[in-house]
Amino acid sequence: MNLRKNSTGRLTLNDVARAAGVSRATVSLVLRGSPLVHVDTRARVEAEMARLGYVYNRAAANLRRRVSSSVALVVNDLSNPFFAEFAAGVDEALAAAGYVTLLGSTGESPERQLAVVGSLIEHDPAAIILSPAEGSDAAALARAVGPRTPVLVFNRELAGSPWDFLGLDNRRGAHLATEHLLALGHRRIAFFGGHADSSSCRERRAGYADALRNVGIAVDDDWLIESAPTRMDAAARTGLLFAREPAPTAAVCYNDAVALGLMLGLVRRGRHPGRDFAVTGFDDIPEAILAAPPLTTIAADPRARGRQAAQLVLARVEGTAPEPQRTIAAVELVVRESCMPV
Amino acid sequence: MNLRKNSTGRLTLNDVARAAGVSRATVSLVLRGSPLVHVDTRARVEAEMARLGYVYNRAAANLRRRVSSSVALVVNDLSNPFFAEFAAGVDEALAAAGYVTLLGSTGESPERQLAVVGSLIEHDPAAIILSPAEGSDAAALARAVGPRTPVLVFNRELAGSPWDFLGLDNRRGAHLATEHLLALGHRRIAFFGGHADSSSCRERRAGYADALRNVGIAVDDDWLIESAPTRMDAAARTGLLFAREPAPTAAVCYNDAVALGLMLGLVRRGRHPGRDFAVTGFDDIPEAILAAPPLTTIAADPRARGRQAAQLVLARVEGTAPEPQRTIAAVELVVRESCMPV
DNA sequence: CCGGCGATTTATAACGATCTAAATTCGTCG
DNA sequence: CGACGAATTTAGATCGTTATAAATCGCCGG
Repeated sequence: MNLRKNSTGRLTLNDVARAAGVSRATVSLVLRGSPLVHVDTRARVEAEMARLGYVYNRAAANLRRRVSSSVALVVNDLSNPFFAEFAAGVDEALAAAGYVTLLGSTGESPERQLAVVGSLIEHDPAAIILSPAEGSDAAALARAVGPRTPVLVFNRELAGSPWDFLGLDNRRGAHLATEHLLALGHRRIAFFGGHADSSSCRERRAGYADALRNVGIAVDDDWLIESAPTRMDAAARTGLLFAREPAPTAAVCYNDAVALGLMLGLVRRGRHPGRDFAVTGFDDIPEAILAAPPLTTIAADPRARGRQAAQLVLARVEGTAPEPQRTIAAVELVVRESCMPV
Repeated sequence: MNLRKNSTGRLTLNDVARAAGVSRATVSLVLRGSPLVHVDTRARVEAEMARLGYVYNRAAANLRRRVSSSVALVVNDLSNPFFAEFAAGVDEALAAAGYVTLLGSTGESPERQLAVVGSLIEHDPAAIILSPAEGSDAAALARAVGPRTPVLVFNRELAGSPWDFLGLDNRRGAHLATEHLLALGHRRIAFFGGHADSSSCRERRAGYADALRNVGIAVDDDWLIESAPTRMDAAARTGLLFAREPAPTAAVCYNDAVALGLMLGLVRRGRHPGRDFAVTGFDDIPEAILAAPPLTTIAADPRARGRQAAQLVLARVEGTAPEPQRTIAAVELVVRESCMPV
């Protein structure tokens, strides 16, 4: 047995073994609660660990056992409360399952995203939960990830990726919002915000169009207005809604950020959201309830989505489902005060 | 040389070495860009790596080199935008320095916090950035962390801990807010919200008291009102401000969440924040600008604080400053529309 | 043609854990 | 009292990488 004193101060199995007068192997068995070790030995070893303040080195153990106890979470923007909540949910569920979360944020930059994934993958996560940046290159990502690490894509479809997907029922959500406005008597309803080339925007627009078609209203292309999915840009583009007479009386917004921006833009133009123009959002971020007036929106419960993502990815890690899975989470309409009847 | 085929599919240095017809050691040198290897050899090895899709196993390397390339971030509540921004800043700076972020969230529970720290520490982070849960037990934490991992405590003082600290200038912030109200002519000013036993609340109250004392106003204990630092609880306690005549005309709030809750509570009582009652916040969360009216508050720039925390902790990891450092970040008043003159 | 000296390359022992197979120890029974 | 099977313990190889020290190569001068 090698008894060389560990040169740095780091305590290892060896140190505990020596202190307790047993072999490394025995200490290892104690650590993992094996029934093989004699109860007295166990007690002695455990006492020694406590006395010395030993801490387990999971990296070394994982290396030997060829397993991983971490999952990487790559998120585009933590300062968006929707994703912050999602991240909290992911971490909560991973921690409960004994995994640790490796965090990476990309700031919506596909290049940074590639770098982040490349760095995280070197830490050998059991899986990756990826909420892709806009304009991600699926092939480049697949190359960076390699074939051995399962990935769950969240929220934005990644065209042509071989991975599991968890998304919201965007189509149905927008459908619900549009129906709500129709039921209030609105007939001139715009779809406001988002980038038309993102999958979630396309799906939401489709739900909106469905609902209109169901009641025999044609979609007016002038009322399909794009914007960056941010408050600022949405506020700036408010004017586009009123470029032509007759203007719409309501807008289904791409998401809450856009809706709040639109409300700001309306106020600046002297209009009163919820009184002379109806607005709906999507996501139900915490600000939605605080807005003036409180925003009617589509709730997606991002924290629950986070837990769900963690569960899906762990199922994939442990079991071996053969096919990539698509999971679509239900959403619901929460009515507040931003839509008046017409 | 051991040529046993790797049983799992995982590619290792060995596989690359074999494919390129060189030794493991050479491949390792190539990986680290050593000038020792011949340029032709390097090219051949690199080609082989690309062809096979080799990915570096940093855990194994770290084990051998006895270094760590991760930093743990333990945060009480990611769904609080202040901490979400902070986390984003931490991750941004750590990533730039080549470290990966291990995330742990505690949901404000000291027990979960202990468990989370215990789990993270097993992954051998180079350091821990800890935003402690309320009611943390410093001694228990110190035991869980052990003596070898540097810790930076953020935001809440941890009594009797031997660790570095990064905090906001709470005292000065509250002082600024109070002075602002005084300058607007207010004389009956309350301090609203927060738990009096938290260090940040005590400091903010002290700044508030200083400012009042400076103009010869005594602090009225009836106007020191506690609440949980949440919107809900703040809204519920609004009535306490008006228990006695004459009531205050303004309140310095513990933080933005409390201020927003208070504004909600005021509206419910038929008052108009910013018109017949002045309110200030603390933190400048994104909602602050959206509130009705937009909230005058103290900006702490949490993302910059996150970057700063990362930098401090890395400095500690790399250099060896002997003394624990206390760093207090400046804050500034941002005036919006929630305070009318009296 | 040998010795020597850079320039390259490599064998081998670590890092801190686990696993396998083999070696001990122990109680009991013939 | 020695044998035998069960209960415990352990030596040694191994995970994928790095560090050290030694080996090899090519080329030059003598």
